[in-house]
Amino acid sequence: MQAVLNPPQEEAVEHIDGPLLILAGAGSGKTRVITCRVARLIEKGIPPYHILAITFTNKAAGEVRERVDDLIGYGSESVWVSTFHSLCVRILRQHIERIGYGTNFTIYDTEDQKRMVKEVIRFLNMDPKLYPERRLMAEISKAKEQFISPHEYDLQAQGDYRKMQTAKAYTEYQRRLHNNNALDFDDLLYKTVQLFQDCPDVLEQYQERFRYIMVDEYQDTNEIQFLLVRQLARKYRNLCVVGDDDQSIYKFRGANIKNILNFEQEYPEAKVIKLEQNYRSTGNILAAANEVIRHNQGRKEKTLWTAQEAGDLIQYKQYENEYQEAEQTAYQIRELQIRKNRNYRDFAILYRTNAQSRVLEEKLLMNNIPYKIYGGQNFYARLEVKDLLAYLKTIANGYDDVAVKRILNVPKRGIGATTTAKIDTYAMAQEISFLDALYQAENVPGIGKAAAKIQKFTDLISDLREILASGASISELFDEILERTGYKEALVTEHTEESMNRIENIEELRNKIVQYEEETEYPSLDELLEEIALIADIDSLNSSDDRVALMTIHSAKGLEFPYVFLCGMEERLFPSNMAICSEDADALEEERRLCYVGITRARERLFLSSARQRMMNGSSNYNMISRFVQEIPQELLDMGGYKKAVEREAAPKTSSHISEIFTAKPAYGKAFTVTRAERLEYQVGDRVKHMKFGNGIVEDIKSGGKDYEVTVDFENYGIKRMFASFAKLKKLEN
DNA sequence: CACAGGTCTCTTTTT
DNA sequence: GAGACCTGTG
Repeated sequence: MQAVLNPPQEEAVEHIDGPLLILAGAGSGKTRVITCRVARLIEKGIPPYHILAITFTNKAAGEVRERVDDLIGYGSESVWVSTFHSLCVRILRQHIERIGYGTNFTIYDTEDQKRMVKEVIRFLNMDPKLYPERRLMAEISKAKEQFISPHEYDLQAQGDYRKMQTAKAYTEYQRRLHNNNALDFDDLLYKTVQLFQDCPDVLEQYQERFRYIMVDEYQDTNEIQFLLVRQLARKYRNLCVVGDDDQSIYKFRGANIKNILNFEQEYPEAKVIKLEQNYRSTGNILAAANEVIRHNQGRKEKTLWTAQEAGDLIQYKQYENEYQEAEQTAYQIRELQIRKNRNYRDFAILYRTNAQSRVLEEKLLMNNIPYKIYGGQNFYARLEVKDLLAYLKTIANGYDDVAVKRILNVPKRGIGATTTAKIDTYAMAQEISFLDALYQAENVPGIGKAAAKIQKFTDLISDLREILASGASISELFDEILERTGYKEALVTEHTEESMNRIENIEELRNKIVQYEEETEYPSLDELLEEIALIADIDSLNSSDDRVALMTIHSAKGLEFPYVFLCGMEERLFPSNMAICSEDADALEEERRLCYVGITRARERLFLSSARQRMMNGSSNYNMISRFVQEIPQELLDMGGYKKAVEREAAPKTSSHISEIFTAKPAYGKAFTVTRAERLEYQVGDRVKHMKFGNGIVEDIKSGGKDYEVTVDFENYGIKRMFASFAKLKKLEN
């Protein structure tokens, strides 16, 4: 990390009034400039209260927050640092009544959204073959991103039958959200912009409050975010945006690269500053990144440079298949970790698609390398977690039909689809919520014996609400839910590997609730649910945890690691087949930008690899080496790879199980949560079971720092040393 | 009503 | 390879 600001950084920090565009290349000290600028503003006498910094992820917000606090100390807490989404939630909780919602609205995630869209399709008798929910969801989302209301959408759709149908679905979907007092992710932005448009007095209040606004990752803002920022900055025009057009990788999500490219048109008086000195990567890594991105048209001309030395060459290897790629990646990490005495957290394995993580995970697991997979299935999206959250949501907001329907028959209460449909019809006719209809079940025609079962459910909800109202904490309420529904007990009885995993997740959820209660002065169920709704997996990336990080390149944006492995450098995978086939030339350029982002995550060493043969969607593919590899000049690459890899494979002792590795069946597709073993359930001499290596006898247990190192003699694999927290050995009763 | 087993489709990235 | 959907059986 640099000691003093360089001249352009200094210039950016010094700029106080009026619009400012900072074009910050990868690793050019962007966060530093943002935080120093906040400090400078305050030094110049601007009250912290008037400063707003917007980021994309909670993680980035947390980082900025932390550094601002360090830099400023007293008063820093009134600087508002937040993501777009949480900023909007805070505003809406205050004022959403002005546009006809209740302030205790719930937030729907993608899955809730999907359930709702599905219902809409059925309700409107649309053909799900012609209108798959995925497409409808994408259409609706796209409309909202562009601030197009259902009505407007309908007007634009005239003459196009397809679009007219979509308009109907959009209208009905939005009507239902409103009835449920729920907002989806897109609504958070949409409704805020709408609020500001409809209520100029509210807007003015925030314009006065946020006189100095900064937006990070501006290249990834979409239309509605652009509109929101424009509204807020319109009065004082003290808007500072930071971004890098070369790192724009969210076009598929509506990001409009023009927001940054046309900033000077929107704000003609804007000052533009380029940060081109990279403080992160070695010369060779940076040279490779520059060469790759140079192949793109239509970018703002700039070239990153570094004062660092060239460093090692970039390694490129082609492997026979993805299993070998994964195995060798794991092997190299282990070697580097030992020989260079590095921590596991210094390594990241990045890939284009989440599907690639499974094989990598399997090989890391077999080599006893601790890892964590970020992204993919979010913790809060797991079935059991969502079920329990649905109970909490039902208790918090009885209008949330999606939550109520989710849990009505979970665990099984013998209430099936037929009964649900009858209740639904009744609710619709009476214009009441689904939960209220359940409370009136005896009035529902043809309900028969189901009425008694339903009453048991409504009694349960009433009881739980009572418990909360009488002053129980959220964690106490949570325990009551587990107890009274028998949810946990059912899993305990099931006693399969899967059910045990679910129990662990439930316990983790409980921990998060307790943690929330401990660190919040006035905990409330509404607030807890809101925080959870806005959490992304990547936010939990925690550098004190010594593990290799696995994630998509998208998730890695904004992060850096000493050692980076970019796997799957193959045509049709990266760049993706879709991008290659696309009519739109920019699709390929976006892939290239993504590659640029991937390369520039590396500080010291970069490893590229591809597989000759790879299973994709169930069938075998032979893909060519990615064009992005070819775009890196040969002199930057160390291609000696493949042969050496094979030689090394044979040499070390750890290779005893390599032949087994190639024939191993893929691991069951789920993320592993690794918890530190407090005390072990086994001791020396016990028979234990390992997920992969099967049965064995514990030879030795050593307490190494915060973990135990266990030596086990396996019946089929011989002696292995592993960390207890990771190996998850199960004691066997003989 | 619950569940098991079959067939079908569609494949990217996620705040 | 996974998820959605359908169908038949208990």
